[in-house]
Amino acid sequence: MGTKQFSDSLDQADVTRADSLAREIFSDIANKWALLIIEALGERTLRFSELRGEVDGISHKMLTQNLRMLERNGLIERTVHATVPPRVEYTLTEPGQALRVTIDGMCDWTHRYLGDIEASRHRFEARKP
Amino acid sequence: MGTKQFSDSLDQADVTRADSLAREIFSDIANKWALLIIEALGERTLRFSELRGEVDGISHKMLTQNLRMLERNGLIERTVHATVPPRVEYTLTEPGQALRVTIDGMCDWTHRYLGDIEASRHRFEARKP
DNA sequence: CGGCATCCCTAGCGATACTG
DNA sequence: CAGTATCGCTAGGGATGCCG
Repeated sequence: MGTKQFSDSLDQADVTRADSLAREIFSDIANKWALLIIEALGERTLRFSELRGEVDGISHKMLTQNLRMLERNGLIERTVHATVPPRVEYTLTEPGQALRVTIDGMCDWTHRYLGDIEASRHRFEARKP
Repeated sequence: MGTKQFSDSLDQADVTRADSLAREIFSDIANKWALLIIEALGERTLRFSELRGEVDGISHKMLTQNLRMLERNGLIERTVHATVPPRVEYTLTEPGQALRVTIDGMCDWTHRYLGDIEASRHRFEARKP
């Protein structure tokens, strides 16, 4: 990760530890499903089954797995209502919201450059058949 | 992808086609290696071997694979110097630069919330041993 | 309904080696 | 030096089934 904003007031060991932690977190978060889940949650509170409907293409397993990971990293909050049948709701925490904003940026980017990308792909295929 | 900014002046078929394309692009881009490569490139022009050094942990194969993908989508430009030994340079295009900005956002986010995340992880582990 | 565990299979990835 | 190809292995991820 390029940004070296730690060098002040931290000794070298802490710097490298922080950086490896940063890489680890980045690897956790920077995957398709995690980002789509965060984006799907947005400002809303959704239950497990609703999320499954929103994300589309995600399997039961991948959803739980990523939800656990996001919860562990404190990006989402998980509240269980002890009713029957059980009702589990997920919502973005403040850190989660903050990240969502940047993901929104990625989505906007995708739509903004959709045409250019499609064109580029055609040029690419046409170049070497 | 939540953003529905297409419904005007496009018929339904085009809308769904655009959306599936958007999802496809998103799935291409939203992976660890691609994002790290873009971030590593930044404003600079780097050659293959330099990139390998910058990204850290990436294998020869993954690097080429992702570079091809990014080139195909028009995020990077690849220029071959016909010297011996060959020299291949990669640089971000304008779309690539635009995406990089949002990725910078993700990196900043990671550093910004590093402490909170670490704390959250400890709480998480402590909760159910 | 939501979560965990199990089985199973594919594709992602690393390692190695060969060409221009 | 950069890229392609081949070979293995492991881990990702789907499907199913059983509990709270």
